This record gives sequence, structure tokens and C-alpha cells, in this order.
Amino acid sequence: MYPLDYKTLDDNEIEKLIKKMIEISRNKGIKVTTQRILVFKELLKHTKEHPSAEELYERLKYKIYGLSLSTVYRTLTTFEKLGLVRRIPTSDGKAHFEIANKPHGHFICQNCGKVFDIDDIEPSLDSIKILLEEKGFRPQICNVICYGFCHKCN
Amino acid sequence: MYPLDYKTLDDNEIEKLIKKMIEISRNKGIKVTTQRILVFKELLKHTKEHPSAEELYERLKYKIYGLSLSTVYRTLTTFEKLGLVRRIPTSDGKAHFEIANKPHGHFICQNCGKVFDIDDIEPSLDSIKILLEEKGFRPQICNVICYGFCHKCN
DNA sequence: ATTTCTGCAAAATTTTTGCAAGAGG
DNA sequence: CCTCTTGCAAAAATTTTGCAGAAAT
Repeated sequence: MYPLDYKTLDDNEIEKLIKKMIEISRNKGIKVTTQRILVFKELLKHTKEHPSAEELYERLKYKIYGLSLSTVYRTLTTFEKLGLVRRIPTSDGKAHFEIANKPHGHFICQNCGKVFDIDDIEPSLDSIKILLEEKGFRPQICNVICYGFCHKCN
Repeated sequence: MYPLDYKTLDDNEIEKLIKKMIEISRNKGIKVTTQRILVFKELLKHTKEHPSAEELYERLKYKIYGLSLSTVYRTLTTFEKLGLVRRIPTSDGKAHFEIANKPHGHFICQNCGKVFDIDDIEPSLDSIKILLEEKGFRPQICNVICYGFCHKCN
């Protein structure tokens, strides 16, 4: 296991987080559907993979008969607004998505395109946020995206 | 002038940087065309505006008769490969571009969409790069993109 | 019962590409 | 001259939207 691999959640933790998602949705009048549960679960199960909407659709269309790509897009946007999912804009022309867990950075391999988490950068993120606040901005989300070569492609 | 405004280059500095671009292009066998000079100059003149390809095209089509959007895209990709221009992937679905000057971060207003530079974060960027190298990655470019509300929209 | 959500197809947006004509070194 | 670049139109790729039927509360 490489240092930047994201820790995998066990089934227990996944169930707990789904319950939390359901609670948050209900509180906001957002309906809980099979599609939403399974998109969320798929992101939870493969947090470190940062799939695109298309990738999520490809995996889930076998589990949800008749699932459409537009539903996946709408679901991800809904979760993003709820603060449950983060969108990662990248140079490859499509957005990638992840569960909105502890803030961290992303490293994208210029050769194989894989997205890795960069953990342990909270001190850096905090100092950037403080800098922004001092200058009159009100930062909400700070993304760090680095491009380069991963251990395999190096 | 707000603290994050990027310093404007005077005509003298712009001419010097264009000469440098021409030199770098010639060294790599890249031809120097009117289109390329004017796209580069436009970016130099409005470095802090981070225009999209479409915006650059809209501004330059009056200066270059018959200019096409695809040329702007190709030009920007060429400059990116030469290391002269940086692509900034954002959540708004289109790429923005800037002259590849001193590394800095970007702040995007969630309300008005404006892109601001965040200067003085080199220490943070350096520590992230060191962290990545320690973990076996070879980072080339590190982007910091923060979303939130600017002074006007706050 | 009411509101929200989904699937489908169609549209909108952004970016890329093939090719003949044109410009640069 | 030879090669690279441009413009045009067409295509590709990603994301959004309208609407009727289905599902959730």
C-alpha cells in the first residue's frame, strides 16, 4: 500500500455514513431514492478512486435497471449542494467526484491519469485560508491539485 | 487596489516577454504567427483576468480578421506545452488561462465567478511539493484553487 | 395527495479534429 | 520549397434541460 492511498471504509462505517446522508437529506426535504443511495455508496466504497460521472454510471447501470447518466449528474450536483460530495475539476476535461471527507489535496498523474489523495496538508490549507481571510475574502473550499508523475510512471 | 490584484505589466515588460516567447518558440521549431503573438500579448496585458479560450477569441476576433476559436484553443495548448501558459481547470465547466508566471493560487468567487490570484503562498506550495517527493511522486505543477466569496460579493 | 425525482431524448457547451489553403523559416 | 499553422465545418465529448410518468413522503 502506497502512502497516499486512501484508507478504505469497512461495511459498518459505510452503513453509518449512508444513514447520515439519509438524515441530512430528509432534513432538507431531499427525497431518498435508490439511485441516490447507490451513487453515494459507490463513492463511499471507492473513495480513493475519484470517479467521473460517466464512470459511476458505467458501474451502476448494472445495479439499477434503466439508470440514466443524467440522473448521475443530477445526483452528484444535489450531493454537492448538500456538502456531501466534492467536485474535483481537472485538466482532463471532465469533473471527478469524491465524498466530502477530511480536506486533502489531489495528485493527478500526467501519464496514467490516476487521481491520488494527498493527505496531511491541512496546515498548508489552513495557512492559505487565513491569508485569504486577512485579505477580505471568505473562502469556503480550498482545492490543491498537483500534476506530475506517480510512483509507477516515474 | 485590492491586495490580490495582480501587478500590471508595462508596455516595456510586455515587449520583452514577447521577445522571450519568440525565442523559446524558434528554439523548439514552433512558428511565430500573428495569432500566437496576439494571444500571448492579450494574456500578458490582462494577466489577472484569467480569460477562457472563448473570451480571448471574443477580444481578438476584431484585431485578427477571420480568427477562429479553434486557433485560439490550439495556440493555448501549444503555449501550455512550451510552459509559457497555464491552464486553470475550474468548476464552471471551462478552462481558464494565464501566463505561467510566479506560482500562485487562485480564488474563484462562487457568486460573480471572477478569478483572483492568491500570491505569497510559495511556502505552502513548497511544503506540499516536498511532501509529495517524500512519498515517491514527482510533482511538476501544483494548483491551489479556492472557492468562496470575494470582497464585493461577501 | 403533493412534491420531488427519474429516464429519455434532445439541446447546450466546451473542446478537438480533418482537410485544403495560406503563411513562416 | 518544405513544413507548420490556420480557418472552416463537422464531430466529439461533457453536461444540462424539458417533459411525462414514477416514486417518495
